[in-house]
Amino acid sequence: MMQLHRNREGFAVAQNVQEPSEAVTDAWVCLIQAGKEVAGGIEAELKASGFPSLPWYDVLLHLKKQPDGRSSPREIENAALFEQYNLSRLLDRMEGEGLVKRIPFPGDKRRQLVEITEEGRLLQRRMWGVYGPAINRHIGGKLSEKEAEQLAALLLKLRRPKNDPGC
Amino acid sequence: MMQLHRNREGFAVAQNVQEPSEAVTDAWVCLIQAGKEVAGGIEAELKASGFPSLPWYDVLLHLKKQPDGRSSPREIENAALFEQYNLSRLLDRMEGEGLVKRIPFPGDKRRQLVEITEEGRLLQRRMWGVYGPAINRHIGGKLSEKEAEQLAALLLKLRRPKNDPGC
DNA sequence: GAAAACTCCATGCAGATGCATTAATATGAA
DNA sequence: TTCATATTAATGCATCTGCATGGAGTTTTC
Repeated sequence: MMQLHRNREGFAVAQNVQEPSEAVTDAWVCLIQAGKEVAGGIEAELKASGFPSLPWYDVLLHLKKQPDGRSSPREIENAALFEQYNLSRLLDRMEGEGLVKRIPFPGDKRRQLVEITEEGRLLQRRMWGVYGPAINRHIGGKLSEKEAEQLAALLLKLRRPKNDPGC
Repeated sequence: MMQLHRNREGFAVAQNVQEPSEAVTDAWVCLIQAGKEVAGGIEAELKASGFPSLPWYDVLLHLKKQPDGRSSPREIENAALFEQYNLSRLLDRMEGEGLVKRIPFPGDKRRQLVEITEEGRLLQRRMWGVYGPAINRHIGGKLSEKEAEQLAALLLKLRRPKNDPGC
């Protein structure tokens, strides 16, 4: 899938090897920096309220959204973009805090299921009380509704194609 | 700067405490996930080519852009959004590789200047040979020029107000 | 049905990060 | 001047991450 563009001199150039335009570079720099600033701000608010960090929330939310409150580690990795070894240890810590429980996977002893506990559900709700308003302040406060939609749509185009579409 | 919105029932609600709209939540989730995916992809290409990670490049580029190839640590922190202790140790490593040199700050023995070496300039150029095309592939290949501009403009609105404007 | 190949999860180790604190210097107030 | 305060950078320690590997279990192949 090699896209051809015309450079200033009008030569067709394989985009794979071409340097990025200024607009593309700006988009890249802003993507990274806006991400750092917004995420940093939101994480700081969570921490200031005594809550754990965003990855913990991501796991809790993913599990809570399952009808039975259960999910395989692999699903969580895909949903929240974790590395396998990273999630394994995160689940150790969360299990240690009583927020999730690892249970055997029926019919395959390699696999497992992760189940959210009542305590986990409670923490997710309490965190949302800080997290939701923080998101709103850091994004909703700076973009109109229409702009937020545009932004989400543009960012979606950047994302790796996946089996399960939707952000 | 507390913006008032009307919720479904029509009550005015302080946005600071209100939950985010779906568009805002989508923008937030996509911001984080697109950032992870794109940055992950680009970092992977750098690593596969045997180059150090992005923070190293950020330091080198910032220094290279200075007329004298020098900058104070504080300026680098602000430009690349590093934590102080983090940059301190990054500079240790980069100095150990001969890419930068710490030199005394004239007139203030607490401060210092960081200077890029010839080796550092060379590495920056070599990295750009991989980095530039990678950016182009991961962003330019997925957005039109106009979309890239829009995206950069929207992301800029999310950024923390700074003395020095511009991305 | 045995062996090879693969999948899933855990872990040892090195490297990086976050947090709190320290050391050194500079500035400002009494 | 002198002492309290502030600024700059470094560091000890705990935590977290990345990478490579390992062990248990499953599927495929012949």
